[in-house]
Amino acid sequence: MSTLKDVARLARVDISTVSRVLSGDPKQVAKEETRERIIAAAKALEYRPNQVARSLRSQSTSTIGLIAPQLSDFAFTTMLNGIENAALKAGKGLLVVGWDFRGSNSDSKREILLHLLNDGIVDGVLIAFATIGDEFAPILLSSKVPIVIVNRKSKLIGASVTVKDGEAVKTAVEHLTSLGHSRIGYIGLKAGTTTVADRLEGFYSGMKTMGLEVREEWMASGPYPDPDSGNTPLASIIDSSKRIGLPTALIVASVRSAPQVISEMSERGIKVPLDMSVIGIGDTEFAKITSPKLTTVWLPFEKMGQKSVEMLINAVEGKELIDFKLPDSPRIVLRDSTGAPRQ
Amino acid sequence: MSTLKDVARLARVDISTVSRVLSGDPKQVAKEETRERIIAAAKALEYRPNQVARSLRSQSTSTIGLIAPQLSDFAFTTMLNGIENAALKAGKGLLVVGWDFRGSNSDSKREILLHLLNDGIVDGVLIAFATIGDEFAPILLSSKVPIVIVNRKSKLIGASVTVKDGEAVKTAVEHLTSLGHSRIGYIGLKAGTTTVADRLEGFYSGMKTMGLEVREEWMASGPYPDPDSGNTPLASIIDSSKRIGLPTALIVASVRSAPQVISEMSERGIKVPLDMSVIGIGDTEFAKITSPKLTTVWLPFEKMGQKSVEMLINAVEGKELIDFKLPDSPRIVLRDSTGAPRQ
DNA sequence: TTGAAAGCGCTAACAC
DNA sequence: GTGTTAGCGCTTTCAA
Repeated sequence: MSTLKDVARLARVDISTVSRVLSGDPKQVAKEETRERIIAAAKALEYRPNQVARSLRSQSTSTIGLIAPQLSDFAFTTMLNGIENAALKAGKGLLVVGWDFRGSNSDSKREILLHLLNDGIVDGVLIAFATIGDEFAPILLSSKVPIVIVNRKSKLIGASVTVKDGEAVKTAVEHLTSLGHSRIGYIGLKAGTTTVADRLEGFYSGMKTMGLEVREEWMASGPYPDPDSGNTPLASIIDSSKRIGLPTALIVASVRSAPQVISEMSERGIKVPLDMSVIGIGDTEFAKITSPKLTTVWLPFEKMGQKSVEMLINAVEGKELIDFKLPDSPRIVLRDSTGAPRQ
Repeated sequence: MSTLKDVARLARVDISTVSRVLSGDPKQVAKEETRERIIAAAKALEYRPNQVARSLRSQSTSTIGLIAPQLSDFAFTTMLNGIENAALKAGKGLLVVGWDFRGSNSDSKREILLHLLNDGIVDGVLIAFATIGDEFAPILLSSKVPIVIVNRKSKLIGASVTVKDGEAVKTAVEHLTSLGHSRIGYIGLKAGTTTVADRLEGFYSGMKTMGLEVREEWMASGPYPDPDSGNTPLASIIDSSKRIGLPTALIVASVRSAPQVISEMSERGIKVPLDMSVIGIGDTEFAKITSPKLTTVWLPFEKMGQKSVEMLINAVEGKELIDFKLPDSPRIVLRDSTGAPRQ
């Protein structure tokens, strides 16, 4: 590969002049003739600036880091789209780090985090969907680069992008109520994130608004580590509902669990939606491949991805960061897993 | 952040000594006392080597690039696991570039590819599952860094990792035959890759071995751009089979399409597997969330991902590259979408 | 308008 | 053993 030096030699100018012409230089400070000579030389030599040298000199990499659950976790694809698009549009590379790895331990995570945050390889870091334990708090706090958290708030990092999680669950309650349901259950998640809390809170508040009674027996928490492991949230609901009977509808707060809930129901001979309606919070591509197809509450996940990248880039450029909640209202995506309750 | 210089000052030695002690230096050429002073100083200053400076100096980034279809394509998650794991184990970062983007055009792809291959940001590039058109051939050929293609062979790049695609389809044919099927159809893909060709070839050869007749009417090609768009592969098979009747079993060569095929069948009132058995080539996580759950032919996708990373790293270190086919034999993962044909 | 020179932070050949 | 020095490829003052 040719370098600035080669171009300079061929164009018979100093490398600084080449640099000015080829990069910086918004004001085009260079004689037209020189410019042309330099550009011709660069073309002839197929010159391409070395990004690493540039990064070292300018102390910025034009790359952002993304910490995500195992990349292969197919539960958050929509948001990833938004991140990819926004990064591409901004001309930033994406250095992706899988988090909840099979076989990854606390020490290796520590090391990866320190490396990503402090060793100059990225200009900023996005933490998306991955749950990072308190043990890593000091590392996050002493980060050299700015951090934006996606899909939940954090007291540590005053920079986050979230969506109207609570309202989404309320919307689900309303939808089910309008179909005639009053016996509504809830499968949540165990993680201690604001998102999980907001959704649960939305459930209580939605039920209250609709004048419905919340029954502990109809509530359980995921995740579904293994649907074959026996003790699933659905199993626990069935178990504890023996006296009062089953709910006629279930809100599944984690979209990742919803297909598994449906699948487990079909194994148990529970017909969806005839015996029980199921609605997932958050819309994803794979809601279309379950059977019956999953009714969901859409949330602006793609926008959340985009916005998080934009915020991070702003932060890199020195702007103050804030917690931001996207104003987009949740809405029902009607498919086949919800219907009127059986008489 | 502190630099070598800071550490050197604090330890009252030259920066080169610090560098030797903290990095290089397998032989530990340093007085024990000096070592300790340096290490103490580094700890006190929380010194971390700047990766960018290191990269510039050593002309290697310890990062590999990954070109993949839209990251959010949930069809190749297993292999991604293998890639992530292997990269992590080797201490390499993963710079991920989404390829078949909504809204990405030929020019921007060109630019991204040139950047990734030539600007020193990665030591090598993995092209996984993404179909890269011939127009980009010159760019690939003039790459500064080595390239490994995953999941297909390419005349351009003499370095690939593939699996026993043909044999997988043969295995599927055998499985269906053993269940009593003789009317077997095939849904393939249109892409002109060796993988697509190998699978098709495996179908012909498997059918021949079993003494079964291949009927054109029972064959079609995906992909499923949109299951709602009307003209799906399944529709075309149903259409052209009017005279001779439908097959009793369908091999779906693209695992991405299989859930959609099943879903379309249920919409059309075709019961799986009673009316028609369905088997997918390649096993994935979401085979478990379709209903009925999808029977598949397992292929070593995770291993393919690992192997590709290992090969790439070898190439970076100067080893000669080859086309490599993983020796692992395909095997049936029995779930609920295949069964004996209706009498 | 252009060139000279310094330096981003690090490594490694060479000298002492 | 340890320091000196050069330089990876680039950008950006400062001088001319």
